[in-house]
Amino acid sequence: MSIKSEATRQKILDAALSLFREKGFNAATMREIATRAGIASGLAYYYFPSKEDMVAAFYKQANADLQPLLEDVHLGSKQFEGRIRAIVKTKMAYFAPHRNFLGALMGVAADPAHRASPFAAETAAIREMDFKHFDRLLKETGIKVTPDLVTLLPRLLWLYQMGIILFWIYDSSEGQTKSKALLAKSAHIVALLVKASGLPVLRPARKAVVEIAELILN
Amino acid sequence: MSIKSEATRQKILDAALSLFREKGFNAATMREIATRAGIASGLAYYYFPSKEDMVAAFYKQANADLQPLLEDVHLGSKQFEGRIRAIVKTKMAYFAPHRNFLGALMGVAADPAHRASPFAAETAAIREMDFKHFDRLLKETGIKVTPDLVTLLPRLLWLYQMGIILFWIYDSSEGQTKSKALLAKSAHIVALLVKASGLPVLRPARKAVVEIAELILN
DNA sequence: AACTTGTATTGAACGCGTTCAAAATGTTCT
DNA sequence: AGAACATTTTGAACGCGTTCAATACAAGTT
Repeated sequence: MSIKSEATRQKILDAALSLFREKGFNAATMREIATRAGIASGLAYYYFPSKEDMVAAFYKQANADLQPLLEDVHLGSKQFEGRIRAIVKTKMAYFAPHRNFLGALMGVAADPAHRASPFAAETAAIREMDFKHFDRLLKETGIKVTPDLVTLLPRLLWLYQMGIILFWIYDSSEGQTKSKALLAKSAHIVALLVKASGLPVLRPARKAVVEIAELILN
Repeated sequence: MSIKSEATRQKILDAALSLFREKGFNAATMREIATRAGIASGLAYYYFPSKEDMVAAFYKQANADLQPLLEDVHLGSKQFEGRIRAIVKTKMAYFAPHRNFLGALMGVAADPAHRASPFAAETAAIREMDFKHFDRLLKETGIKVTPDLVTLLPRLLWLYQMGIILFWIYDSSEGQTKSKALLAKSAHIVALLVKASGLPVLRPARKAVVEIAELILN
């Protein structure tokens, strides 16, 4: 991995991502990517196991870039509702220049069997890092989480966030105002539910949810 | 569309489905399907626009087969919880011989952009037929549905049912006992929620849910 | 400078889903 | 029966993602 080698890798990734954005994942061919990167058709496979893995590389990069930004969010807002909104907003802001790319991708990436999917085994490490932010969110905003929800709740919040971002990717309203409205309304409800989750009255409901979740996950 | 033509179409579909089951959707090649069906490689495209559309044909067939079975379910059970469980059980029983096929497929079909997906535009007609069963379920078991939930609730129940079936497809427990447990537990909760949905106390919660749903669907 | 070893790059080749002009077979009308 | 037309079937060909033996290049060793 010389410095020149790293540059070649980056050239290929740049060419690939720009073509994905312009034509979509499927329409962008490996030969065209190679041509734009100025390399032979086979070389991309020296750096990336497959076309899909180029997308995985993008996620990895994005995840690394997002860490310091999310750190700032944690430091900046002290209330649950505000902070979870800020987390999602930060991600949207970061991905905004790539929104077309993500849209072009989604037709392919919604499939968990695809390496390019945020739900795929290949992206497990990134997902785990993400869970931690929701764990921290709960802890640092003083939410009382019952023991049975300790592992489950961060994952549910992650899922909630994925849903909002998925909607945002497809949101064609002017300036994605619908997404912002959805985020606001839903974050409020999520905050209410999370805060209420520890209430003794809700013990039976909580137990039922946990039971079902464990059935699904184990 | 002579009778012989119809037979050829069926030969191709049978060959395709059996190979999908044996090797999965991707590993089963069009050439192999053609060989097994005893036809030239190109002929499959005279009957099916694409490989994916063979799966759509399977759905269509299954949907047609299921209608009378579901009719019996409606006539046979009068309570909400029992009937929704019976609906899901009937579908599982019907698909049981094809469980491997569906599993082999899922890696591909979870993607809404795929024609083979139950969420795809190509399968909208089938989906609409399915919604009607949940509509009828609500009406005939005397559930009081508030006007704002009339269109939404059947779709939510359909989504619930899809989730259970998805879990069942991947369920590797002996005799899929876990799926049955999940169905029982979750159907009970769903029944409670559906019955409670009309309660005046829950008006604010209901309003919030409807508001969000409308934001998403429109 | 020549030799060895490891890394980076090439481009032809493979099997895939899909297309299509051509051929074979069926059907209809005179 | 034969001509005209429509339906069904063929198989070579295309462009795709991917593989891989061959080659070029870089770095260290003698």
